[in-house]
Amino acid sequence: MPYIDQDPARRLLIEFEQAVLDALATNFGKAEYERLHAKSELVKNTITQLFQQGQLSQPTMHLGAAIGERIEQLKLALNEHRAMMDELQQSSSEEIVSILEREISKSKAASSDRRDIGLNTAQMREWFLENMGNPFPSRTDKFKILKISNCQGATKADILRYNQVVLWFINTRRRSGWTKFLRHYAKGDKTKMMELVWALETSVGGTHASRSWSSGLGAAATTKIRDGRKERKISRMTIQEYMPDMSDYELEKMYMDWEKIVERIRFGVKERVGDWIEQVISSTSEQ
DNA sequence: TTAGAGGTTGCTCCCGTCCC
DNA sequence: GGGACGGGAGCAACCTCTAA
Repeated sequence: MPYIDQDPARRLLIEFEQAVLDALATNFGKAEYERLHAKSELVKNTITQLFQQGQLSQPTMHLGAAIGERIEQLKLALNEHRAMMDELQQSSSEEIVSILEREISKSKAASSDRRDIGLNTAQMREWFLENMGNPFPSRTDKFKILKISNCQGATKADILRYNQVVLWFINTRRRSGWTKFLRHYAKGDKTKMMELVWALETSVGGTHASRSWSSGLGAAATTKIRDGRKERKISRMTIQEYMPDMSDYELEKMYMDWEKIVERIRFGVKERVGDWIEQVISSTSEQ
């Protein structure tokens, strides 16, 4: 069958695709939408008419199919994009609402107490005790702690924020005496500190459960740990090998200092005093 | 084009301090 | 006592410029 000149039909299809792309690249208002809709109707009618009359060549039909497919893909991508934008908008709205609620509740509070009395510290204490040799949680560790803490039946007031975890570890290392111990016994060297804590762990003996703390270095003869962004190799020695010149008295003092640190991390100083007062009260009431 | 030096950035930590 | 904040230090990654 002799076909009519295919150029006008092809030009119509290409112009239509170009019009769709132009509309997407500019501000797509109501007027543009109506113009595009009219053009789409015109293309549809013209192509259908030519097809019914058997006036469309194979290449023109293929071109039409290819353009149709490209527009369909564009539509899918746009829908996906729109869904993503909706999701983003939804989550940012929630975030803004939560920030505003926090600010409102802050300003409502008659006393501007900066402390969060109900701070959910159990997971942080546990992590610290399990990593006494190197209590510097990585970003991933901190997020794990956050996730566990905020999932374990914490009340709304106990929900931890990332920055609170960072601050808690900084304050606890300093206030528990861990930093002092590092400077005094390991001369400020964190690698030495890890080796020393491992030596303490093996000399004390027992299991993590009975000891209630661990160096966090595992059982292998040597190990590599991440210290900040560097990898360090830890060598294993007994406390006698590590501190050969230390007298029994000094050794005893070191063990006592260490025990105090562990207790402070486990309970906090406040709780320890509270426990002691309770013990005194209960022992006097028994008499 | 490449290597090295110097500056910038982002992250983490510590210290001093406030404040309930 | 302990959570929080501001300021500053240290470090690694990245960036920019310059000389060979």
